[in-house]
Amino acid sequence: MPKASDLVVDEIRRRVIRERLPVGYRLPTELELMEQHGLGRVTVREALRVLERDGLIEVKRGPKGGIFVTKPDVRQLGSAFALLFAIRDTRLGHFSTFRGYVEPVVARLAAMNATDEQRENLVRATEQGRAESTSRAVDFHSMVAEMCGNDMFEFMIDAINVSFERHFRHDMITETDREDTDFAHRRIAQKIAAGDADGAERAMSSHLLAYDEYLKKNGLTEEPLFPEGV
Amino acid sequence: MPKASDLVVDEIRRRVIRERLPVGYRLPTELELMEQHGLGRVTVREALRVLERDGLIEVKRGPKGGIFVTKPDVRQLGSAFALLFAIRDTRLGHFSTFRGYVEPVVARLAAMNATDEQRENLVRATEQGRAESTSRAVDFHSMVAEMCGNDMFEFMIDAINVSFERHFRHDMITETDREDTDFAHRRIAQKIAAGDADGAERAMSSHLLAYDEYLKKNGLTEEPLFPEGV
DNA sequence: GAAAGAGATTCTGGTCACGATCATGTGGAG
DNA sequence: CTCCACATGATCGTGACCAGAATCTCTTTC
Repeated sequence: MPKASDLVVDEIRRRVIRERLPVGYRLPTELELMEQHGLGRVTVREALRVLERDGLIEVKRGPKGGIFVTKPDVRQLGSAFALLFAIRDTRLGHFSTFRGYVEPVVARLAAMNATDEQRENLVRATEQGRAESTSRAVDFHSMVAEMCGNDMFEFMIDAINVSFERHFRHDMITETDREDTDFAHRRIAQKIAAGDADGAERAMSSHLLAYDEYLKKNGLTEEPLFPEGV
Repeated sequence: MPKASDLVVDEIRRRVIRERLPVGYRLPTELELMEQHGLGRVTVREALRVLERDGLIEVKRGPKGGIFVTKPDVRQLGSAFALLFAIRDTRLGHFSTFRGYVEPVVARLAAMNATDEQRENLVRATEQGRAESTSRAVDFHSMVAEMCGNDMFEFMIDAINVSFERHFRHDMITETDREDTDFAHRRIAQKIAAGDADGAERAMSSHLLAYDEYLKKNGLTEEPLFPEGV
């Protein structure tokens, strides 16, 4: 027997998706939902918390407040991954291996499918070089993923980047490393911009191989991604 | 200002992960959690619903009931993906392209890394042939993913298979298709069992290419994965 | 006249007390 | 020994209530 709150969750989620409710759309208030479903406030609120966690709604207080539709982004996916990684004690090595196989393909697809505007943006972003911090490095990979024109690759890369961001604090990053990274990113960006699929794939591959080497050299391969939990 | 229930969610999740609480471990009851956190029942229950949705706990009623730790499996990941697919109207073509690039790598890794026992199991499973229904076909890919020895690939493949299962109803599957699939699976299994990495990769690749062709031939490439929502 | 401040309003955030319901354990009656 | 009734312990769900945040309006004050 499914719980009453689960039914409410399903009902609202289906409504948002089927009716293609736009971001910012105001759903009925708690009170109205209670009346519509003939349920108590607690039940409705449990459902709201779950939907909130799904990133499907946002709840604001005050007059003109209420329950609003939001666009679920990749963060939920990222935390679902992070939870599994934490439970399974997934190692950093698994992470770099995965990227080493997948991201070159993404670069290839990006070189093949990106729009002209995207290519320009990518080149421009990498040329700002100096300003590139860790988060901007992650942005680079996200940009490439977005350019590949395949939702699944895009979600995938973004999601693991979210996990990665939490793990990856400014630990032992030298100035040289940063410069190397910037240089590699620029090179990949140029290949993609030029539509050179093979070149982009190779460039991305060697970039990630370098990261893999770095992990091995510092004995970080067996480091758990989330030793202390999410 | 984070909500009180969110704090409870974090606190319990951290506890489960940090203390490596085993599956089946009984957490404090609602009442005890209320007292421990100095919060009301509604707040605690909101937190429980969210944790339940995460697949981290299970709540049972009755004496000997209570709140129990469970092992989060890949289903949450699957539904997070499904939600994004539904919102973005992701097409079936994206799905098959993704698999076409990723799964051959997984087959390669499986051929390289699987244990002897896993190889035997895989061969045995494929040889039961006839009995293989749709769900067993999915199982095949999951088995291979598990054998590749990389958590990320494993989670990934399993998660998209969960999404796939919902979409893929016994629509237009002929007997011949099934036989072809069984044959391809057997061939892949043998290559993996033999440790032939190149062969396994090629076999998986052509297997998925066949699926891609099938989609194109039937004009299903642009079919949304979840037209009606999750 | 305009800006600042003091309510009034309308929502959600959260507490408390109570009953309903479900699953397990227990004690008899046959 | 089996089966049925009953108590028990936990979650499920309701209803009324107050607190707090955000917006609007109206008044005061300079």
